[in-house]
Amino acid sequence: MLTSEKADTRTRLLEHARDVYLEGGPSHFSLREVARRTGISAAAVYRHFDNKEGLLSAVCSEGFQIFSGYLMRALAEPTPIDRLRAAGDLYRRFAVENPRDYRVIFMTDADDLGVGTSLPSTPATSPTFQFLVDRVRECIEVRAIARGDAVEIAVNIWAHVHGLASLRLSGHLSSVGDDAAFARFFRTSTDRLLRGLAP
Amino acid sequence: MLTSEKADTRTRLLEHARDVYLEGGPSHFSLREVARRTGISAAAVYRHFDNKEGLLSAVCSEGFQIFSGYLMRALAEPTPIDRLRAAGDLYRRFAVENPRDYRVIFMTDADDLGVGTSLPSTPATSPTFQFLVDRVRECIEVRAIARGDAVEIAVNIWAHVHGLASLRLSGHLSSVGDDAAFARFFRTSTDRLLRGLAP
DNA sequence: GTCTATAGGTGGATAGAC
DNA sequence: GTCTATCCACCTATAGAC
Repeated sequence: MLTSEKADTRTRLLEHARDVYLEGGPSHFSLREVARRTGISAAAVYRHFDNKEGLLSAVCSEGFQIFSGYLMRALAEPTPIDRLRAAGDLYRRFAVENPRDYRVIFMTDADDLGVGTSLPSTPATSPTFQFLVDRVRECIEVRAIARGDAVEIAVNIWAHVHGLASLRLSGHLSSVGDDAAFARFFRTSTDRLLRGLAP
Repeated sequence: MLTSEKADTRTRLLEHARDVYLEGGPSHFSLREVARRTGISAAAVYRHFDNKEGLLSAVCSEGFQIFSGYLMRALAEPTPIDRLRAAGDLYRRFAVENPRDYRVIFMTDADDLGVGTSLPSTPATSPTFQFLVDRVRECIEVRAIARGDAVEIAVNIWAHVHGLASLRLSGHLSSVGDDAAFARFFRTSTDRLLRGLAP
């Protein structure tokens, strides 16, 4: 019910806009290109969105939804520490499998993302980040990791996995090897951090 | 001897180009703006550089020099683990005190940085990264951290501090507080990782 | 809702005079 | 070396006809 089968112009506009955005990033995003692909004139876009920013912010929300979808799958695991580990792994998978979405969400200025728009604010205050905090909290409760400020530890973990993911996407970790090798390295790396977080 | 006192046009061009680049990033970098600030016509720029890319790549090398300057100061510390810790702290300081340089070096696509230019390739293969590897290696030698592949551990540490720095610069860690608070958080965070790396 | 036409702006790069 | 003049491409946004 979220999207109807027969796509109206607004929906198609949104789809192509997402393509354009994810292909070239914020700087190469243009109304004209979106209009071209959608098959309407650039002027017609203004019947559906206020301006460039309006269309842009609508696009950004989408990647965030996809990201949430990845993380939530961690709940399938049986124990708190398994769920935390799975969340880390799914974070990596989202980054590798949706590199452009990842860039949009995490590698763009928080300011550029949504200035007064309807965006889910910054990741740090989103329900998705709260999800990570919850995973940390339950790990603390069962003594899987040392007592401490769950939010601070969550930020700590987030920064670590983001560092790995963003360096990878920037091409700075090409020396690690292919995606499978990166997956192994990612696991080793996060395990080292978890070791530091252990009681 | 590296730069003469009386700046020739090429040098002034380079200085203003650096300003423009660091203010707006790669996407807002324009020859015309650089020429405007330097006080010459846009066309004249082509007497000094082949094209936009030529000027751009010349600019990028500079920030890297500054970065190296920061890290090297870690050598003043007495022990390997102190030097490693200091390197981490100086990494943070470089990022906070030269945010735009940091973005250029570490938050830009490796491809966009220098395609066939005279750039020091990617950070991962640079002498500066080798510096970190050396710090790790000497820590392993004195058993300050557990035995292991020094390069892999160095990448691990790099990703961690980069994650913290880049999230900070993107505005995603504003909840942490001011720069002093971030410095404390940074230290706590890296100490946790070092704990995980301990023998 | 969509179009064409248009206004007014950015930019990169070149030609040719001086 | 530097200039002006120019060309061409791209863009956002609006006005008004249909």
